[in-house]
Amino acid sequence: MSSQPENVPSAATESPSLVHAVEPGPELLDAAAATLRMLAEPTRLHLLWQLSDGPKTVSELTAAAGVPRTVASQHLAKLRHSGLVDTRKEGRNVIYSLRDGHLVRLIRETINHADHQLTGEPTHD
Amino acid sequence: MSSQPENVPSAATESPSLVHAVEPGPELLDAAAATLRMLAEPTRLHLLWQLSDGPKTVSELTAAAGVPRTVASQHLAKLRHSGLVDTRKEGRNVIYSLRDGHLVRLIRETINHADHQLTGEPTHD
DNA sequence: ATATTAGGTGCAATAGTTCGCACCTATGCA
DNA sequence: TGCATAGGTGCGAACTATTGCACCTAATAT
Repeated sequence: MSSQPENVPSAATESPSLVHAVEPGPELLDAAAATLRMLAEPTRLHLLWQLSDGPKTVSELTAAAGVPRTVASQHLAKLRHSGLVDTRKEGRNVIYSLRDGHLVRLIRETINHADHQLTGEPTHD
Repeated sequence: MSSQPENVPSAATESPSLVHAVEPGPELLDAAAATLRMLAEPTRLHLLWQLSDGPKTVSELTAAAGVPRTVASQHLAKLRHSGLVDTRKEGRNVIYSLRDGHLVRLIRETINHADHQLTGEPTHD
C-alpha cells in the first residue's frame, strides 16, 4: 500500500517551476493505460486516425486500414466497448465517429511524435 | 490554436479528404504504436509521469510506483531499449530522465484525458 | 422469396507481455 | 576484507491480445 506519494523530490538539475502537484492514483493510471492500450495497435491507430478526420462507415475504415473485415470489426468492437467511438446506423451501414474531440489531439500528438522520431530526432525542444 | 476540423460532413460514401494532408504509412503507424505500447501499462505510465517532473533514480521511481524492484527494473529496461528514456550513472545510483520533451506533452495529454473521462464523463456503456 | 451486401460474434490457435524468483555486478562503507 | 546497497538479467509460469475461421442477423435489391 504505502499511500504516501507526496514524495516528489525533483531536486536535481534545474529548478522546476511547474511541478505537477497531483499524483495520479491507480484508477487514473489504469484508465489512462486502458485508453492507450486502445491506441497502441497499428490497425486501431489507423482506424482512429481515419476517424479523426470525421465519421466513416466500416467499409471505408476497413478499406483504408487494408485489413480483413473480421479484423477491422474486432478492433472496432474493442473501440466501441471501451467507449472511444460512437456508432450510428444508417441504412445498412454503420457509421463510426470519435466520441471525444479531445482524443483527436492525442492521436495527432502521437502521430506527430512518431513522425519526428522517424525523420531523425534532433534533440527536440 | 485548437483548430479542430472535426465533424467534417463526409456523410457521403467517400469524399476527397483534404483535411489531414498526410496518410500515415505502416512504418509510421508501427512506430507510433510502439511508443504507445510503452505508455500503455499503468506502472510504466507511472514511471514516465514521475520522469515528466524531472530526472529521478531507480529507487525514487520504484518507491513512487509502489512495485517490486525487479518489476520496475524490467519496465525501465523496456523504456530504455525503446529509446524513450535516458540514463546516467552517479555513484551507485542510476538516474533516469525523459529523452524527449515532446513526450511530456503526450503523457500529460493522456493523463488529462483519462482524468476528464473519470471525473467529468459518467456516460457509461 | 431469395440473393447480396454490410456488419457482427464465438471460438481456438498463436504470439506477446508481465511478474516473481534466483542470481549477478558494481559501488560504497566499516 | 567483508558486507550492505543500488541496480540489472534470464527464465518460466500465468495472463492477455491478435488473428482467422465459421457462422449469424439486418437491410436492400431482384
